[in-house]
Amino acid sequence: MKSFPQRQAYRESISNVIRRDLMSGKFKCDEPMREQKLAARFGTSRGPVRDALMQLTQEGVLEYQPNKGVRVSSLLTDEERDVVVAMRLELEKYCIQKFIPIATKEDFKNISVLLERLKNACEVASLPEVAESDLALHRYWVAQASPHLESTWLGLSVRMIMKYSRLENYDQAIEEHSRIVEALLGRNIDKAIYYLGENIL
Amino acid sequence: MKSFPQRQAYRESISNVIRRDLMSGKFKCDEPMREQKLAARFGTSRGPVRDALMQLTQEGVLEYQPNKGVRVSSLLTDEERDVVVAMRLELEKYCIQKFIPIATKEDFKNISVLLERLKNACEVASLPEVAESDLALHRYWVAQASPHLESTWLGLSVRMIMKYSRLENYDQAIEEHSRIVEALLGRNIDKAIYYLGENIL
DNA sequence: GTCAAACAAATTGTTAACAATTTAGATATA
DNA sequence: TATATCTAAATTGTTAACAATTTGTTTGAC
Repeated sequence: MKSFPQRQAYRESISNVIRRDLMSGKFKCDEPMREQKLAARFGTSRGPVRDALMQLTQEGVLEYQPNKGVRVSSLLTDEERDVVVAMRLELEKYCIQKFIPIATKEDFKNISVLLERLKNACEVASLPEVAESDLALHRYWVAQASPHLESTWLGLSVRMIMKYSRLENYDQAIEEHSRIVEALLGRNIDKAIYYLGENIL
Repeated sequence: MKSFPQRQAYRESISNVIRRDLMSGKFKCDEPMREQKLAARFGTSRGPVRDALMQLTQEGVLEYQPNKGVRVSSLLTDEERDVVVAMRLELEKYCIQKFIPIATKEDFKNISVLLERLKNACEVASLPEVAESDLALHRYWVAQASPHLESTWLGLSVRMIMKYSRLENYDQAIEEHSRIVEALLGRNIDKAIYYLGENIL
């Protein structure tokens, strides 16, 4: 939740917007991302756009070819997705277990807010919003527990969601996350990890 | 092992050099990376340098702060390293298992060459060379089995090596990798995975 | 009509200049 | 001396122009 100066550091906000578009399937697979058009869309020059595209390339959601630019990365195979899921789960379990003992009242408040945001998005049934608030919730404890591994986690999570989003079953999403957060607020590590395992697959 | 046009696409080669420097401990922890100096060193303008720095930031070996540039990322905690090791192992096991059935004679030849390179580096006892050829060897089967996950793998591996490099025991490194490659050439998946598990920790 | 070569347009790669921000140092004041 | 404020230097952020590459189209020979 960092805030940036108004007229600078576009790269973060640009990559966030593009990432959301990608997660909600706004771009077709293998579709080339043109720097000029994106620059016009975001009202900047090509520089910051290139930064954002490179960042997303490193996350794995875009593919780069020298002198040909970047295009939407082809989706993971089912097997690859399984591996990614396992890695993300490994990482996020560690974060949960690390986070619960050190979590403050403030943290619990923030998490409750994020859960509310997710619920609202589910009720409106807006896929981009659901995907984003889902990630934001998980991201919170990852960032708190291990800022070093936050970007690693993000890359895995986004690609996992892009493959096939289980997010379409909104009621289930609310259920699952409510259970996780409940266990979290009760500082019950085992329970939280258990429900996390049910949610991430 | 892609080759790039002579006067373009500096970003890859620059980030490769900086990554090697980082792995061999050439920069102190928290030391700021100045764009100007790097540009001078590589004989380019700041643009490609910024690209390389951002790429390494996304890999997790550098840390970025808006308007303050990037600095060498503080090392992982022991616990975090354990998680990274587990994730890398999960990923690389999958790649080995996927790679062995589809490997060609050509692949075997390339792997043998890479193993030789590693052996030579070990004999010369040059840490940067050892680290690089170690990574190059592993990277080969990762790239062949799952190019989609190559950059994910690279980020994990580099950070794992940076934390504390077991590479100082050169004889052991030769032993371990010889066993892995031997199992690989014999298309023995179980054996290869077993020795891999002994190597990656 | 088909294929190949030459040309033109679109796109990416790089650079240098400028703007904004941060950092360090000098100066003044209590 | 210690502290605060102002100034200058260093550094990062952004932009537009130019270079190099790729891509699409036209032209011409057969």
